[in-house]
Amino acid sequence: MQFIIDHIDISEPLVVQFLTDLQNLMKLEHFEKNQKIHTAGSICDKIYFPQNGFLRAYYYKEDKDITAHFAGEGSSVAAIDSFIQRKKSRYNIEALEKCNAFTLSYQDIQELLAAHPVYEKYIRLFLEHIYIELAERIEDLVFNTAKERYEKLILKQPTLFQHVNLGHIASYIGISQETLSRIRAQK
Amino acid sequence: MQFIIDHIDISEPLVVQFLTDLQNLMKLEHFEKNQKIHTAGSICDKIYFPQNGFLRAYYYKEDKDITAHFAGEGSSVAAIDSFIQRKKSRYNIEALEKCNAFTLSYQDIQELLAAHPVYEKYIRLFLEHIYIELAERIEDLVFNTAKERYEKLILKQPTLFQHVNLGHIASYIGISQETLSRIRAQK
DNA sequence: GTAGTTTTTTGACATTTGTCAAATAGATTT
DNA sequence: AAATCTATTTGACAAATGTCAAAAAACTAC
Repeated sequence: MQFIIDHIDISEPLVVQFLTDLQNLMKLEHFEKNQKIHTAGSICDKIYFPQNGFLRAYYYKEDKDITAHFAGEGSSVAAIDSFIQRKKSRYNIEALEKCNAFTLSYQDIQELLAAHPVYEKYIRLFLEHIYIELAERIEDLVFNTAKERYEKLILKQPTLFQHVNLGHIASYIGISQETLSRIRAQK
Repeated sequence: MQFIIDHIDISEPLVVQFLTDLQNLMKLEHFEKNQKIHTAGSICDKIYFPQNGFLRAYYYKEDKDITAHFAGEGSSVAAIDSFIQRKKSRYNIEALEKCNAFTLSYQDIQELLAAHPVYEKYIRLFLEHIYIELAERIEDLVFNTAKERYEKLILKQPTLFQHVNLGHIASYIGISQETLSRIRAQK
């Protein structure tokens, strides 16, 4: 839950209550390496918070597997557009390795918010947080060359490289695996 | 306010009240063509909702002017990361033509939320809405070729092309003006 | 430890896009 | 209408990236 706490003033007593309530709604699930957690075409009903290991959201573009998002400890993943809009998802989610993740269901969040509307604020703050992450991602894609994107990713998520194939990283930063390989060779 | 209403169930009486309160906080401002509305380096204190005409958010990358976002009627613009995080903005905002826009200040929104925490939900819904727009933008950038991005933009915002220079559109879809010109010539 | 599988790298070449400079077209001002 | 300014297009070439095929390296399972 670190990522939520990070952006909220935990001196508010209400926050403590909110976090406790959230914890109680979370279930710990176990996933095997390469296990599919969510499949494109269905509605995404859960957010996943990895406790260890990495999860990956991806989709297919003309048979090519493109990574949209990685989530390790302290981060989260869901087919968020599907989760929010309750419509079919284009994303798949899979475990990149044997791991555990806390899950939080759409239903449970809605009921919690309905029961405690004062918690809306924390969901808003969470959304603000992930919105800004996305905005940074766009800047990165528009602004930077492939090489710069690669170097920024190393700085920002160094642990990623011990867990994730280079092919997935390449598609995440929007280039082919071969190009990534050549960028790496340059150093 | 169309964009807010679109995504909220207006049968809730509370929503009507919320919208009324928002309206009352909004101020109508007038801008001249090419007028700078917000300057990089300062904190963005307002969201702008054009009534007519187009506004543009942009930044500089190595002296090149890059458009991050267009806003016409029914849409909105702000240096949203700055607005949310209260830190200096890298974005500039300008009017692309003589126009009027409603503005909503950070201060006023905060006070409204503090006075009526039940409204948090609507801000959350608004954030969900703009989050999804951003996610679509990323997919577009990663997924599609320059030509496809151009064609999608025509479909999605046809009016844009009557108001905006091709140079701005080119930087928005992440290509040079010359490349855009060649794409257009192909048809 | 060997065989088999997957991942990563490399080579050769094609394609896309960018850059710079100049030409053209379109607007605006006088 | 001419002069001026701005926006757009075009040409020539350079740079970046993609594609396909094959080799090399790393990892797995027996």
